[in-house]
Amino acid sequence: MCLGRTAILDPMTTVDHLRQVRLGNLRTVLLALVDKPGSRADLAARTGLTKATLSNLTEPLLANGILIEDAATLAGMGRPSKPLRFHPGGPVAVGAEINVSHLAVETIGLDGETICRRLVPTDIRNSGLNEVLDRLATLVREITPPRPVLGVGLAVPGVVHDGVLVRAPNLPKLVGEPLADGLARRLDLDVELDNEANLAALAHLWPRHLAGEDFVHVSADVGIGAGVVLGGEVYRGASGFAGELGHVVIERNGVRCTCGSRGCVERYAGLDVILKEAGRRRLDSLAKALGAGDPKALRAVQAAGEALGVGLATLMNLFDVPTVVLGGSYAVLHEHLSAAVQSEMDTRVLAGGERHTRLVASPLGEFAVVRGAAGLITRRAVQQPERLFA
Amino acid sequence: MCLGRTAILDPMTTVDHLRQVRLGNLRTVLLALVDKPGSRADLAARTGLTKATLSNLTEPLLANGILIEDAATLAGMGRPSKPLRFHPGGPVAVGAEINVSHLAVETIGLDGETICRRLVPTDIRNSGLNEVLDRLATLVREITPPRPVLGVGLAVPGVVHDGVLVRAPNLPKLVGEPLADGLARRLDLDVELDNEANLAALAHLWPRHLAGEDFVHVSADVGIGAGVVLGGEVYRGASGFAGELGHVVIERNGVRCTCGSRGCVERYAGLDVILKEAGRRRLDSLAKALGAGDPKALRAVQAAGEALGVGLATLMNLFDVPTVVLGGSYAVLHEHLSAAVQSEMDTRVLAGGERHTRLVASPLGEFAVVRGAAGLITRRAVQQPERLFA
DNA sequence: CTCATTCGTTCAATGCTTGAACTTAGTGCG
DNA sequence: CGCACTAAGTTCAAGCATTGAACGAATGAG
Repeated sequence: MCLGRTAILDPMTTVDHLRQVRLGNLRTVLLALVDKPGSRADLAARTGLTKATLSNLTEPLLANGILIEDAATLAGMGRPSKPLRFHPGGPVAVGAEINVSHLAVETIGLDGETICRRLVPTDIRNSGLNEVLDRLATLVREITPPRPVLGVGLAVPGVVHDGVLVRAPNLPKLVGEPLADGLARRLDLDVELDNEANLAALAHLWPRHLAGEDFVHVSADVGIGAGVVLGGEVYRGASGFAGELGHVVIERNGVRCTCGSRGCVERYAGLDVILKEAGRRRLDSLAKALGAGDPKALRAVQAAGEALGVGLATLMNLFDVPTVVLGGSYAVLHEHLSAAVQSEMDTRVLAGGERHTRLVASPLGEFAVVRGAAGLITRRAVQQPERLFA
Repeated sequence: MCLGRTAILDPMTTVDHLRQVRLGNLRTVLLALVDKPGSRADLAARTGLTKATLSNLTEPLLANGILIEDAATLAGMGRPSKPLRFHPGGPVAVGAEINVSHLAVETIGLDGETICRRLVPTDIRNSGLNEVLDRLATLVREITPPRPVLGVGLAVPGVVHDGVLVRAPNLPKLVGEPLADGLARRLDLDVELDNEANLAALAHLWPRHLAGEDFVHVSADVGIGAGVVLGGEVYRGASGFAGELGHVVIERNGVRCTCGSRGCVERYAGLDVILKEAGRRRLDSLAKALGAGDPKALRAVQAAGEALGVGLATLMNLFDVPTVVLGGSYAVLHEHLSAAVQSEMDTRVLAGGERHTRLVASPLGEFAVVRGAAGLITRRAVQQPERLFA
């Protein structure tokens, strides 16, 4: 048992600190602009900075083609204001996703608007590393506009730590492989690897915050993944294993799981389990059956909802976040799933004070993950504005 | 579903920021001093600040009686250094604990050294608010030395949110009562209320960090509480309900729990359950039986360890912290408990990369909670050094 | 044309750390 | 005893991003 020393914060010189002040204010201004465009005077009012500072801060952003000054707007009395917004020819970010059954890509601008997107259904389980990366690189090239590129966010269905895929039950071939480096070399761009559940959660947080505060985003493909957002940041844990809701135990002597444990939520509420119980092969077929009132399908979804609710209740009793967002396949099924989930949560989540737990469905659809992947890049650019001047 | 706006950071004036720089450096210096005493030159080397800044920063701390300059030490060549350390007559912090079966108090200095402590076994379940607070206030007065008092940390066995006890299954009479205010008025001191599990965890983090990084501290009395430490801070969640390990479900159709759920860890690994299964009434009797190899006691502890291990595995799969600290009664039992806990964790915690999970026993004993309560106050004083000049 | 109004720019003042130069207070050696 | 050497602690001008007030610019109302 090591008696470690209390961590000592790095001190900084005053000059460094003043630079940090500037970068922090730059971030504040960019955040305000992500929210919506505005003139210098408007931004000054919204950020609490002075007009003088705003002129000063926006000058290099305009000079470097990050922002653009619109024509003066004639609105009432006084000198007309010239709104600033992100330059339509300014930098973009790329999101890419490698998944079991598809590849997807999307480009977005700093304002978060989608520029171009593609989703290609493919079973890549038999493809090798190079084939996958080649195809993905081609897709990225196809959708990348002739504008500066800030970088690529790459989503994979598995646990990522220190830029390496360390666990991926459904894509075992890719574990430990140089995914980010491989794509980076092909595209000559910075590539950041992350888990798809984390990125789907991020998509609900940036550039617009869906929930307003902490939340968990839950989605299901073969496995179940939860992205936990705490204090405006995706919580990843010490080794990237945080939020593995799929392996929360709900019956300690229950069904064996591939992970070695028993009674994992995944074995009761995973998409494959739901489909099998419902006697369907694909999600859209299941959705149709549910719409038609098929009892077998309804029973399967209800059973999954109950199991998921138990797991989520446990998660809520540990993380105490106020909101759960159902995403991915769960969002598609939420109409027939929510009641069971909510019911289990209501009986099992500890209550007290004015605590409330909301359950909502994601509005983002199948592009949530790639949007989050691209958002990872634009978000970093805004949070570290020095990157914009590289 | 509200589409909230992205949070905008408060900007600050440069002057404000320069003040923050000073306070931040003051914090850095105080943290270094909590680690161990040292001369200005030594502190400069350890903090990375210059000797000039150190002279400047320590001057008011010396003038205000926070620090004291020892006699020069003659160590080798050059001008002898004069070590600085916390003034032995300087400010103190008080920790107090209201629990089902005892009241406890402790005073510590800014260096974290215990000045005085008391633990009084009492069943307070039948006592009213005023009686409890009166007795506690008397105890605090008895152990408070004639030195400036920074404040009081008050620990209670229940969920605390916004300074109010919002849930306490074992002390229902005190829920919603003005505990902090009541004690504050009696002592004419600031009182900060918090959950005992959080404070026990804090005691392992401050002033000396037991684990060196993120960890969970688990303890059991009637209920089971976990204090989760993330990034050097106790994680409390949106409503103070974070870390309710006792109500993690391990058998969804298991034993009914007082919380309304079924199969909560608490129903299998709570201290009351262990004692009952072992046929004992008190912890020390159980410990003795275990030492003597009593099979019934051993079985009871092993069963509890298995249940706890399942719950902890779930926690680890959600929080991904590298270390679990067994505290309170579990620390007493750990010799006979750890194997079962570790075994369940080994099979159920997702592994990958170089992930490691450590299970250690707390060395702090029965004063962990009050030490944490007092530490809450000294920690705040160090983190917000402006409080020291009030 | 003049006044009112709002937008955007210019500029001196502010305050904390730095690093170099300096003072202080010891040791070691002839 | 005195002089060189070493390290601790102190003094002081320089540096930088924001501020707020004053100023210039651009329009509508009368």
